Amino acid sequence: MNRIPTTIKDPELVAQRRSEIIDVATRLFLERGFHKTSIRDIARACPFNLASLYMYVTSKEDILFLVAQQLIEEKARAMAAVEVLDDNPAESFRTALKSYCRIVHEYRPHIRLLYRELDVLTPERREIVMASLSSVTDVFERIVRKGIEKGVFGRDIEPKLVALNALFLCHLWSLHARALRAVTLNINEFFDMQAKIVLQGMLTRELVAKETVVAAAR
Amino acid sequence: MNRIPTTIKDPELVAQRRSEIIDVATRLFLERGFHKTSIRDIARACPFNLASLYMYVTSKEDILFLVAQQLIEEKARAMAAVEVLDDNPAESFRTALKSYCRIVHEYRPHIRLLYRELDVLTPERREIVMASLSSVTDVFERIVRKGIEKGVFGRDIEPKLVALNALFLCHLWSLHARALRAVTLNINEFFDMQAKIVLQGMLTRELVAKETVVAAAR
Amino acid sequence: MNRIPTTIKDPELVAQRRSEIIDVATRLFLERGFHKTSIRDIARACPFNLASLYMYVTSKEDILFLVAQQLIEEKARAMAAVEVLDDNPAESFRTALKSYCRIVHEYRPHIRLLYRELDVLTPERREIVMASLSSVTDVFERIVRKGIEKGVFGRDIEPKLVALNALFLCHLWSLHARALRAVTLNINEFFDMQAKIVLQGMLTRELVAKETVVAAAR
Amino acid sequence: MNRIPTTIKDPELVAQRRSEIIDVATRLFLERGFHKTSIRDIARACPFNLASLYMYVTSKEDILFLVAQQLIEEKARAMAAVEVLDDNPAESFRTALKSYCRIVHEYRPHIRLLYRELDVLTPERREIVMASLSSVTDVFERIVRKGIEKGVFGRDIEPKLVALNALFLCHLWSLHARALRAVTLNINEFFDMQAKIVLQGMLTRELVAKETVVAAAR
DNA sequence: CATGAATGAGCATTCATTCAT
DNA sequence: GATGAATGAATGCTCATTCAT
Repeated sequence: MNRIPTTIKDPELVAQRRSEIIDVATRLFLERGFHKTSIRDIARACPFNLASLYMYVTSKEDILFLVAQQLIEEKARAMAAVEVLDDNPAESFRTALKSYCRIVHEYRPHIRLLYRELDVLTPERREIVMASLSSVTDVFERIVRKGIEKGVFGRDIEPKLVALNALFLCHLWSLHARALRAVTLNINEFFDMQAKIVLQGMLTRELVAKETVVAAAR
Repeated sequence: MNRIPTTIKDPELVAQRRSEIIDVATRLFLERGFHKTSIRDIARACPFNLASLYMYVTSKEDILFLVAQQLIEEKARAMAAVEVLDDNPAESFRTALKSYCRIVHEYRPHIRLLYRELDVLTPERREIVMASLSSVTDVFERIVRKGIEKGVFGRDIEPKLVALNALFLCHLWSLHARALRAVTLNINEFFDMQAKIVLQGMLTRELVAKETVVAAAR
Repeated sequence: MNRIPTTIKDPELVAQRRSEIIDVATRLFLERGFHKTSIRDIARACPFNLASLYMYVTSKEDILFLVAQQLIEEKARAMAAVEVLDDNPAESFRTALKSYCRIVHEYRPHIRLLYRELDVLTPERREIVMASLSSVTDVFERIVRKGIEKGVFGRDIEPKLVALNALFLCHLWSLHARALRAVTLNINEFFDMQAKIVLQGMLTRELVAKETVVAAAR
Repeated sequence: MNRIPTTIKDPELVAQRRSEIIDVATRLFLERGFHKTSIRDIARACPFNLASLYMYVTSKEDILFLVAQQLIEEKARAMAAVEVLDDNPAESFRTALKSYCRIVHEYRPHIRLLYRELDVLTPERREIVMASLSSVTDVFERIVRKGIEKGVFGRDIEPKLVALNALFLCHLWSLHARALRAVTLNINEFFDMQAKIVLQGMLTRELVAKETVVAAAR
């Protein structure tokens, strides 16, 4: 189910209350995880009571889905705002990667949460969440295809895999934060290194040399 | 705590019982997840009873840690068996990556389980599990350092980051199985593509061209 | 309490709304039983809202009583319409029995409902419902008394008990529908058999023989 | 399900605990009805706690079924002890009826309870309870058939219906106790009247006269 | 060393009813 | 007179853990 049913008539009130629920639940889920957070805990932290909470939500799972939906929407909005230069695939890829790195950085804890609690969702909802990743990988994939067409990226590159790699290497920042702290200090450094590695992995061999110049110029 | 306390004197008995617990718990955790598996479920599938189980373990969390430990040890053993040719960094990296890909493939569900339930563990134990990853990344890191020394890999490559990337891109096979099914058919194909991309991302620019020959020969 | 209090001034409105409540509640109570029907369920099926419902009724029990009252009234009305020939007690009894059998048949589910949920009502209201049965037993009782007077029914017959028996044997059709399905096919057959047995049980011995003729003529 | 599963190994303990549960539950169900009695109420009145209660029972419905089962068994035992003289159908019928009247008298409240709460049981269990009635009606039915064979009861009598009538007229004592109090003082009087009416309703017309003598002799 | 039985604390969810507008 | 929103109090049930034997 994409839409959560409610008996409340005022849509604005629904939106507001659900937003409060999402805020509280996100915080608590992040602190203690989904299973160790009881509905009572959530209600206690809300400005209304447990029975009222159930007027805006039909189950605990609904709340997790609400949290997931918000993350999805915000990520999609952020990603949609990314402008991609059509004529320069390598540069476009860098831009997209940087943007997604920043989004991941901003939503680090939420992403960890979803990785962890995804299986709580019903299969349909799990599917919705997973499918939302394609809003990101699609961006990467399109750029890679264009790059291959233009002869910038190697013909033997599989666009879907590269897109997933890019996505996943960004998630690294969320999932292995501690391990990365031993390596790089901040996202910018992280991004620079990943961008270099990922891009060089894709460029046609002839272009690798030229790219040196571009990189040096930056 | 690394060691789980017990009042049982005979260490062999402890080892044997715990091994049974691990087997049963691993199976059930994989089937239903940690939270949906009750201690009763585990005891029911053991050749001894619930109260006895508590003689070898002090809490449900202990069991998860036991399961994690076994996975860690098995992965470490498998990784330790990988022979790495010291004189050819690129080839060594390929070998190590392939090995780890295979290990990940073999333990796909276990890795998913750990990613998901890691936060159930106490911080110290979580740390132990995370630290165990270095038994893998260390292998990669050493190869990369050697490669940089020998001038095969770029000087601006951060060995720790590349090692983590390698590790993580292998985990991709475990965590995003469904998404990958749309791209590659089996681990071998997956490995080949990842190896190519990761390696090219690291090689010094001069070597990229030469590598073409090597790759073509394969 | 016989009268249910309300703050609404307009008596016609009260009557109309309550009639709607009764219709809806009767349907739902019959479908799911009293306890499995929530006040929300009832309100949802009414053309007005939950809070409004409480303007015409003060509790869920009120609703059950309203439903009971309507059933009582309808049964009383139906029973009142039965014309009883004063000069032939046996025939009068048959007629009354047949009429009540038909009423029971018509209100089968309602009667089951009341038998089941009677204890939900307050003692006073329970009493009112039970007392309403006398509107039926009184009819039978009067006929029996007249029959005894006329020497048609045995002097040792207790009119009140026979009346209750008659009533209850009709209820059999409502309460043990399944068991009866193994015996008789429809109410008419059911009625014929019960009438014969009940009547013969009452007639003076001398009349039993004569009755044979009457029965044969039918 | 006829047998209620339990994790307790000692069958005697199970029997004892369940017996305690049945006693408590019967009392509470009779006082307040099934729905107004909470599992907590039952546990509170037991010498063990709520969680322990669930070791002997898997649901609240189980408890009602346990109560029903006990009633069934006790009624069956009591009915089985009734000796029926094969050679005298009328007298046999009287004996059986008297016995059942006494059983009904003893279990008056339980019978009311079952009439009321039968629908709480699963269809299978409801069926078991209803089927148990045949242990009683079968006794009556057999006697009636024998009586018809012997020419004591009328050929046009339907044995199954008469058996149900007999059963149900006994239940009258349980279900309409209050109404009956206005008529007869005790069960013995009640039984005498019912026996007379029911029997005369069945006898062949020729026998009705003779029966007068028999009755007078008593 | 093993185990059968017990339990305190907790959980998600529901519902009859009320009140401010 | 109507209604949308709110809520206190319960309810059936589960589970990790302990202890007497």
